[in-house]
Amino acid sequence: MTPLFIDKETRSPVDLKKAGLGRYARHPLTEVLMMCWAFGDEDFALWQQGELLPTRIRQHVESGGIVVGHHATFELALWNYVMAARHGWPRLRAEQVRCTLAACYAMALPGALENAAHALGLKIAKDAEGRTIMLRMCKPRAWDGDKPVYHDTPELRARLGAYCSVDGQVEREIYKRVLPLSDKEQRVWVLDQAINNRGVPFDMESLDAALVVADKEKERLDAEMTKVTDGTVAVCSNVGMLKEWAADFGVMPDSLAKAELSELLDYEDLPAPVKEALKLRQSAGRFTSISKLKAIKQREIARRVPFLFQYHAATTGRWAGRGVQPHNFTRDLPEPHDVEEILRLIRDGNTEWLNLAYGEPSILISKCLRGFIRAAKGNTFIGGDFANVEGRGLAYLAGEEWKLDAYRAYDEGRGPDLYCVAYGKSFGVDPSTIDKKDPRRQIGKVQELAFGYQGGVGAARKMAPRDTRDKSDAELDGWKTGWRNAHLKIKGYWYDLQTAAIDAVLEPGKIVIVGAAGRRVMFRKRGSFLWCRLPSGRTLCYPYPDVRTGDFGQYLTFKSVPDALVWGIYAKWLREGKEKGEPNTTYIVDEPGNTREWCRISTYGGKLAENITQAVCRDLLADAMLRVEAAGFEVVLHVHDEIVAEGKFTEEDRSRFEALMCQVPDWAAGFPVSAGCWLAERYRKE
DNA sequence: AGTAAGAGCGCG
DNA sequence: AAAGCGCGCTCTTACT
Repeated sequence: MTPLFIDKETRSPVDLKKAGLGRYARHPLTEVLMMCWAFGDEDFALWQQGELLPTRIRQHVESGGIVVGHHATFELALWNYVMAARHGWPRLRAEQVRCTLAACYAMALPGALENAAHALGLKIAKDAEGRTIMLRMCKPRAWDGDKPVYHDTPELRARLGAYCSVDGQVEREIYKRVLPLSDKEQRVWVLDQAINNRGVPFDMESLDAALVVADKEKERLDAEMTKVTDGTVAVCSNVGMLKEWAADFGVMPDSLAKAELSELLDYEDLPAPVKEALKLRQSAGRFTSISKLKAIKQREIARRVPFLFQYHAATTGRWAGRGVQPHNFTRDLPEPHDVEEILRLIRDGNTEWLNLAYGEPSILISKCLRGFIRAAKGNTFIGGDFANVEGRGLAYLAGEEWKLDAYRAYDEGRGPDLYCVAYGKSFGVDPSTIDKKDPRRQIGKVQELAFGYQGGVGAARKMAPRDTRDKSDAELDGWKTGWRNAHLKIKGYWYDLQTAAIDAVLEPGKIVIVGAAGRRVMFRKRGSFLWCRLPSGRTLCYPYPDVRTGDFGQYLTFKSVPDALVWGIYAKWLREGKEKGEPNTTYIVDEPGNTREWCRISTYGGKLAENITQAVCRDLLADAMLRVEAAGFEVVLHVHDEIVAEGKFTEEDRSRFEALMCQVPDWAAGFPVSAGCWLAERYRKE
């Protein structure tokens, strides 16, 4: 079937970035100025505002024809909320839409149209002028009463039309080059669209009241901070300045994050002003939580916030949170009963009593953040999360059978928890002699968290600064060695993956297999991409792979090795073992952090193991989402290993939900899945 | 006033 | 046999 390619240009007084796609698409003043369109390889035509929708397009859409867009979530929203709702266009269904952004993400390519095109090797002329004109035309330059006034002339529209059509052509070229989503992933994407359109429900009464309290508290705390620091630090959020100021008193903490801050405050001999300032900082809480309240408010429509999830934004396939970012709400929250009471006091504006009974209001707001997510009136939430799914996933993929048995034993109530098991196995101690309070269990926890993906002493310290502070490097290295000796299959898995990836890159087309049937992954280089096929059938992608030598873990530091030499270096490495300049697989990626530049990065066994484990666990979640949705549960929220659905539920539904979550897909037979499920009005931690 | 970059911080 | 990895947003500072 011939696909229809479309790209729209729109304008609105709504700030898309701040108010989000939901508010943008639903605002009565949002307009679609034009849409370029083309069937298959035909030339692009331009539909302009005010014209009738061409009959060919209408018939195509009504008969379920395929429509392609880059960031098709935007195209769908504008099509349905503006053109279908107000201008008589036929409804566009997500099932018939294909998103090239989703496909780019699934190949680990950048999302922005132009960057994706560049990464795919398309020679496109950058229309910088067109973009500038678009940006000028898309928001009001002034207001005439309640009417927005835009930069708008026939000449500007013509220029915008040219810009629009170029984007359409680029989108089509991208479509031709990317691997389409599999039928299964397309279904996941369609479900993602439904979830994004439903939105996350919020308790707006409590939220509005909390905003008032928060603003007042912020003012008070900033004023006190200014006083304590003699004007050096004007606001509690200025961590850099606070650190600088504290240094004059000889207090030089690495970080003022939540845990470190409270630890620092435990020291008795802190200079009085520093202690006071740090307490203020602590009381100021996490300011992002107050910003979050504002972000929610700006995006909210009828007590719900839509479009908070981006499909496959992580290279492993995970979703990423957008806008309000529901993926990083603090989990350090009070008991449900206390949350209820705290929110009631906030709604009553009774900050004095709140302060007396529970503590600093700003801290409480931050801690209760999850509680602001509340099912709509008459509804409840069913939530469930997979228990330690990545730990299980790694053991499953690597074939660490004793550990899988330990998980099964624990799930059936006939075995100790896995932190105790890890310590026991590492040091030859019977795990059943280690109870919850035993410090050895804490060591087991650090081991489990830090060493699974080839981490060492550095990882242990980074992961658990509190537990490792008074330990020597040698001791931590002992923890590592003990853990590795207890997990020979996992250790072997790292090296198998590393060798497999290098082999696959050096011999394009060759299929290199790691792992036994069932948990098998396959590497293969085709064209400019290294693919890794997962047990679910989904593939991970590493663009422009290469085998190079140099320092690992750093960006843009790799010495490029001419292709002809790569074989020689690799052969020598195999022959002589470890030496300076070992080869690693490298690939090109959006640099993490702020710049997001397209640059080369190295990988290694542990990292590949992590990528694959995370990806497999993501597939388990996606499958579970499809299952619960098919069973009639409406999913409204998900967080990597956790699903929340909204509706009218009974205890029976809860068991049904739990059973659905724990159902293991055929491709993961033998994976010991366990899930804890809850029923509540407000979002909480299991 | 607006943009870019880096630090900081939260989650799984 | 050596390296934790995967995200996004806010705030501040520096620069234009």
